[in-house]
Amino acid sequence: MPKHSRRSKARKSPEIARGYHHGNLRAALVSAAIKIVDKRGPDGLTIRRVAQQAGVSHNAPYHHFRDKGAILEAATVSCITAMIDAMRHQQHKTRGNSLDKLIAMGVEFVRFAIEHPAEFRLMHRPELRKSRDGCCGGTPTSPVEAASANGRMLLLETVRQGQKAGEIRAGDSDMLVLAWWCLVNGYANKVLNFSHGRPCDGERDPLEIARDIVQTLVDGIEKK
Amino acid sequence: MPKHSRRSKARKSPEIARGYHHGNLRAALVSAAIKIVDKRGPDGLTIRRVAQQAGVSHNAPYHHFRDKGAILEAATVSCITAMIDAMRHQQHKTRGNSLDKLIAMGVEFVRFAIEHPAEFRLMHRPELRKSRDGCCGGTPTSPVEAASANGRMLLLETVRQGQKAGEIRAGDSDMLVLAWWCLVNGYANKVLNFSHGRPCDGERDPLEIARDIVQTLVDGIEKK
DNA sequence: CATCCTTGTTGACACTGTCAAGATAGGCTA
DNA sequence: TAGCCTATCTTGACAGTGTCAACAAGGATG
Repeated sequence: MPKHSRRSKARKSPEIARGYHHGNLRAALVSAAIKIVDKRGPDGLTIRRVAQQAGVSHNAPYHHFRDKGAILEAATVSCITAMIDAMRHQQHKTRGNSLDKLIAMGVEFVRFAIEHPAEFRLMHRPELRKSRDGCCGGTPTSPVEAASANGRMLLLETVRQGQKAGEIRAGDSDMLVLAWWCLVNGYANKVLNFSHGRPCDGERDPLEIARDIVQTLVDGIEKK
Repeated sequence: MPKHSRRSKARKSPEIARGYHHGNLRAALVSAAIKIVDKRGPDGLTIRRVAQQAGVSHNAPYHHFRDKGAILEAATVSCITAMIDAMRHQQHKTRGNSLDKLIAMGVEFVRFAIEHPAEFRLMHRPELRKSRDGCCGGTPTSPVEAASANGRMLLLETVRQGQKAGEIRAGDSDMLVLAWWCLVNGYANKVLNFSHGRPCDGERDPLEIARDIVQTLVDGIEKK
């Protein structure tokens, strides 16, 4: 019995749409995974649910991903990339000097975390970064680290432009990027994990607080 | 058949050692949980393993904890308390002004995270903070939040002392504590999750980097 | 003593990740 | 065209999981 008479969309279209039975399952699985993570949290994601959401049997994913971790990894890379794109957009959009850009990017970081909490938490699953060798400085080996490195580059570029323009104090730009990242990421974590979405400070807008916090750092790195 | 002829240690000793069959299982389960988390990570913790490690049947824990999350919660509270104690010790030990104390406490925070990575990660499981109402400012409702609040108080106290002594710029002390926490916690996360225990910056000691990063913040809050 | 309630046990259930083996179908050589 | 190959997907099975229900043990209390 031909149980799976999948909709025959774009069967022989000249478009990329290759793939055998499904169209391309791999992408469908990744987006299903993100959808599930958004709705039920990272722990609510099961291979079987992903498969069901994509309309395939519970074992189909194993032909595209080594194991559950590999699905999570692919979903994470997708989320990180989306976040970096959003920050890059802010970087371009913001008028003003490099310090203004750093603040805007920090706010965007926090906004993304608040709007996509489950996806943001996905980025912090340490089990996704198992690659044996290679550190931040070296060549990243896991896809997740590779994606993260893009974000770091974006920031580094901004800081160095600021240093060249005399807006940011000279010195170790890596350190400044690290401090920015720690602060912003730390705040996003705080908002998400410790306050049920509300900031510590009563009724103030978390994004406003994020701006103030980054400003505090900027006060420390600004060239006087 | 009396299968469980537990060692009869302190059966009728006048010490606290109350409890019915086991001695006191609750504490044994918590410490077993921490041991397992340390060895196999948070995801390696299963109720059945905890029970086995404590030498009881797979369902015994349910008489002390509502569900798996409750065990994790208790273990987390224990870890948070230990970390705060370590920071408090640094606060007292450090000679120098409040800025020095803040730096020392930040380094201690990172040291704890590096030395107890699994326990540290435990503190960031959002599913442990389910309490319905109550924010940082209000009365914390979950045990984990209550424990965290102690750490916040410790920092707040340090910052306010510094402000009173004219070492730290006046203003919103809550905000400064928040910035400190975000930065330090963000860095600890970075070291643990993104670099396999090694800092971004080549071969430098993570604790040294932690010191520099907090110093960057301190530069921003110091009263000039 | 008998009784109760806390603590612990065994047994069962649905659900999980993953392995193994079979089915399907497009692309290949002949 | 026929027939095989291989990637893809399915069904079936297994051990391990969290949790519920029912039962047993044994201090506490009368």
